[in-house]
Amino acid sequence: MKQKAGKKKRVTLKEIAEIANTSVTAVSRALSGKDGVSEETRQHIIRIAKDHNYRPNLLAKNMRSLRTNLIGIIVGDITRTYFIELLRGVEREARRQSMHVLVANADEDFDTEYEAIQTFLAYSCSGLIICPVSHREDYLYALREEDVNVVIVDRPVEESIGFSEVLIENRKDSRSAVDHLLQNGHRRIAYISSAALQTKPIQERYAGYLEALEAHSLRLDNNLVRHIVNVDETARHTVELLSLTDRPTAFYIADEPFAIHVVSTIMQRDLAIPRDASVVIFGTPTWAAHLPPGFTCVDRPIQTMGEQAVKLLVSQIHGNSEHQRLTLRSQLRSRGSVRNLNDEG
Amino acid sequence: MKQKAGKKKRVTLKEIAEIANTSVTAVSRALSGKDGVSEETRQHIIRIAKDHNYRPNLLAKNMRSLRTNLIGIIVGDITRTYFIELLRGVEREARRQSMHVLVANADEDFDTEYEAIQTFLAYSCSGLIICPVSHREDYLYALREEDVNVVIVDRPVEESIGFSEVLIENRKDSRSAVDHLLQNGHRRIAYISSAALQTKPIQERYAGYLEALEAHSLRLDNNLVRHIVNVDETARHTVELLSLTDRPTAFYIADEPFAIHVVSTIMQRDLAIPRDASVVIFGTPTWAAHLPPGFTCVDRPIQTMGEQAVKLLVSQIHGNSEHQRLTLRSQLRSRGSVRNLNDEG
DNA sequence: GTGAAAGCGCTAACAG
DNA sequence: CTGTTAGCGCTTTCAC
Repeated sequence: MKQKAGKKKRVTLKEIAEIANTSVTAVSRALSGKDGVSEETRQHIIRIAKDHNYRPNLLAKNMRSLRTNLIGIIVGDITRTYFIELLRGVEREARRQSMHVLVANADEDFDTEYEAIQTFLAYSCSGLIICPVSHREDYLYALREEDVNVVIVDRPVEESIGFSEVLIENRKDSRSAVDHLLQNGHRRIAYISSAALQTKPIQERYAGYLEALEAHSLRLDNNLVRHIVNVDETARHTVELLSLTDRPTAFYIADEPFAIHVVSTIMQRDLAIPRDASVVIFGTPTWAAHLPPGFTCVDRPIQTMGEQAVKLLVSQIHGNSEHQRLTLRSQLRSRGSVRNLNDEG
Repeated sequence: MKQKAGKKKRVTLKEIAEIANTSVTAVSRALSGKDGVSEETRQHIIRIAKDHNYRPNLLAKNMRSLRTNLIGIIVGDITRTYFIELLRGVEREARRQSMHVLVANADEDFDTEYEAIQTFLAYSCSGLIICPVSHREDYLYALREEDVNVVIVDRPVEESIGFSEVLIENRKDSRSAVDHLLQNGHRRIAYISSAALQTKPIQERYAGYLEALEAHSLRLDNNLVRHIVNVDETARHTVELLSLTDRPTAFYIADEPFAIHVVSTIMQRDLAIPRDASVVIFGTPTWAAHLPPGFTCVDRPIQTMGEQAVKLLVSQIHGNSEHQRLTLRSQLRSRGSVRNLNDEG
């Protein structure tokens, strides 16, 4: 069946040894840069290996040493730019550490995530980076039991599990965003986020919103709070908000995917940002910086998170057993989408 | 060093065999669903395996069979939504075929791509999906020599290499886009694309542009053609185009990443789309459908491409040696960004 | 500096 | 139906 013309076969250590008229051991040593071979022999072997286009069989190598240079990352939803950014950070740092990255997409589904973890472990990944899609923690305890190296990213888990984490201060960062609006004189601030995806970060952001209101002694108006089940309903909610007699002067979008829908709905109604409505987004859509008037965003250090996660993981793999909780701060990037209501009549 | 509490150890076939008081072979057979074991023994073994949370060592399994269920995909630039879409398609189909996906990002750099290929092969991937970043073909010939299963996606290569390909009709699809503008009465159509990334698809799209002009007996105005080296220069070019005495009535953006810059620049100058300038985009940015007035795009069947690529690859892995060139068509999705100049004075 | 031998976990070939 | 044996490609003793 297969094996068409099948010219060049993949060459093994053993074959090189035969050609070089030496032992497999010698070849192994020469190629892996260890000593136990004369410089002359080494050069000779390396020459031959190169000529024959030798490529080590990592499967065999790893099996032998029972350890790979593979790290697996399971992202919640690969279509989110957030996870892409994360992936970039992870990949970059992994390359620096000469690790390779296995990627799986959980599609925000627990079973898929679980399966991916099992597969990664079946391939003897030395470590896992996980952004848990659910609140379940039993399987994490199980991983802990098995002594798997894990770094949790983005969505904090029970401290007692004892995994290292790389997180963002969602509550504080969210609060800063709302504070910014309050400082600019806004009092009626619509809150828009996801109802379907009730992850910790999302909950924390809401907490930050409430906290900011409270700090300014403002009463929460539930009419202004929209936990949206399906992104497609965003336009409807936005229209409703805009139609309120006492309509909000600002929209705080706490989950990025909703942003384009809110913004476009506002624009469609021929309202201008920030004149008729101010906007702050948690997260940074690709268009945020470019689309007039430029959108004020909570910029998260996502790539850094990815890099840090890999660093923590590698240090664990190398035997460092203490777990750390790394918390990074986002930066409120002020662009043109917030109107200052203070200077005005 | 490592091995902290180290409670549950990963259990092997051998250990299960001992517990079940039988042979390794029996366990292997029972667990892999082959016959050669009594139903009773099988149940017994499965029970034990489950109890001990047995997880097969895929490294060992694959090494033995000299074949993995891994396929590797090397994308040109993971930040492009195009590749993310592709990845989704690939992943979905791979899961259906119970294959696993290794992802590498070439960052549009040949050496990185080459290295990734080598790594994938070192891990004995059964097949590779490649979106070549360069015009070099020597290394592809080498892969061919080695009888590696490869499917090329997006960027066609020399037919003689004999790899299967999944492509888009860039020239024709591009021509349709320009035709659409011409049919709407546009005669001065600015062409915006990348100078840095001179891949076949990009070249073909330009060819389609020229072809359309020619078919309408229009002379090419080089002032209207912008091969932009760095995305950051897009705004400048757009302003220049808008300042032309005989300024273009339409912008054809042949490479998606430039779109947001062109569009935002137009908007910043308080020009309205499509009133003052029409826009057609090759590719579909996330905001295209939502941002008023809705942007007319060449929608590519990217996910389908990914799926097809995996199908082709798997069929190759299963021994089908004939290569195919699959060419998919995009669809011009008309939204609100093209003004019809015909109906007017 | 060198090589032989053992074995990582698994499966396939063979014998009973 | 069952078990023994051998070996995938590599590294790591251990002996010389």
